[in-house]
Amino acid sequence: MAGAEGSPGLRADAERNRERIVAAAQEVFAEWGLNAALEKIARRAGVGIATLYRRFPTRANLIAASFERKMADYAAAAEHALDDPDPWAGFCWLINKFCAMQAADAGLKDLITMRFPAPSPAEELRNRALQNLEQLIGRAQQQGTLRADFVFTDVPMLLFANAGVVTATRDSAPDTWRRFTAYMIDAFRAEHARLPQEP
Amino acid sequence: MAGAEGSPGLRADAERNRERIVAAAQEVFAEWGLNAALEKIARRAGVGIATLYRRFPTRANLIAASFERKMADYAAAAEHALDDPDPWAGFCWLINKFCAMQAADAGLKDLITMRFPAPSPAEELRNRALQNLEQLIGRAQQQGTLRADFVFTDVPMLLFANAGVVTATRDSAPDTWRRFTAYMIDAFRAEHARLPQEP
DNA sequence: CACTAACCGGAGGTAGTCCTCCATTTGCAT
DNA sequence: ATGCAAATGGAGGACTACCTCCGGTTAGTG
Repeated sequence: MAGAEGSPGLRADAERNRERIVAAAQEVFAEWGLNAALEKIARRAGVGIATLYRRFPTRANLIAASFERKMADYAAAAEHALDDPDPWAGFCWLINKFCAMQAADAGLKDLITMRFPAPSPAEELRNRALQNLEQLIGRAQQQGTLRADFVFTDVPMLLFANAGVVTATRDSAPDTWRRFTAYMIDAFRAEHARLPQEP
Repeated sequence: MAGAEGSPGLRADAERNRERIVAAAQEVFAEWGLNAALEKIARRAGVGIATLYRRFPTRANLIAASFERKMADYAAAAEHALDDPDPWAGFCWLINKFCAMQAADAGLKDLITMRFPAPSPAEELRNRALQNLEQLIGRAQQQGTLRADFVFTDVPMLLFANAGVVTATRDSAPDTWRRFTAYMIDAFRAEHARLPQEP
């Protein structure tokens, strides 16, 4: 695994600064969300704002670079869940894991709604995670524990919803997301399927 | 019902402008959310920005004034739900109604997270709606249809979540909130209670 | 050591928003 | 009709954030 190697052919000082920017971005995005001021990131990294812009011309570039690690965590979680011999248990664990990660990182919470303009390693990792998730869903449905009318896009839906809970309760009751995901998992059980709920 | 009478002792032109500001605010807040630029509202109302500030010194004042109507709708919905002879049916209807209102108005969606600094008619209406909701919950639980571990604060939690869904899907799939609320109602049925879901 | 291409950082222009000051206009009571 | 308190609106100061230009600095090679 040729891990983090930044960009090639960068001068030593440039490469050093690049890393400091990414590290600062991880912290700032986690605390303030993806709309954080870029100047704040530059300041925390101890570089000028121009340096940041030179290395990452757009905000999306910087986001993609600084969430590579977290995306890898996503992918790893999906793989781990797939390894569970009980698909339903794996599914529940994964849902919880995803929501927990969102709750812990304001940037990740925003990230779910984002489209990457250019292909990036982060993008690729996300797709891998999603493929594994899709498999897991299929297995759990075949097992008969996950309701048959559950569809893949219910997962982003859940994450959107969880992001709303996390944002709104962060200050007053930061554990609310746990109760919320428990409800959702209850709703996803096969025996409860009654979805067509038109009033 | 002495309906909308604005403020007392306002000169005729002032009262007219006040109404135009509130009308403009309703439109702009619904479209842009509660963080909309106040200058945009003043412009749409055809008044100077100073006029807006004189009448509504704080953003919250303006918000309270312009959502009075919508709050009344909230309260009316809660009363209507309470009239249903079947508490569970009333509960489901109300949940759906609340979420639908959120989906239709970006301002209302933000409003749920807000605290009013000063007592206002909007505040009073909200409290009335909440009291009715509380009664409804009690009845549905007594009936045995709403799970016993449902608590009052699950309603704001649901609304936070729904707000997240609405925000994220507004452009791509604006009906997603329907599917989401249907799931939540499934989760709220008494026979599904399994909440303690710690991993 | 010296030279150059790469790199740096901050000053500063643009833009959006908030909020206030004040010279001018207008409703309305007399 | 007239006078004045009430009301008006826009100019402008204070922020904040975005992004670029450019004079000065530094890494690394010969």
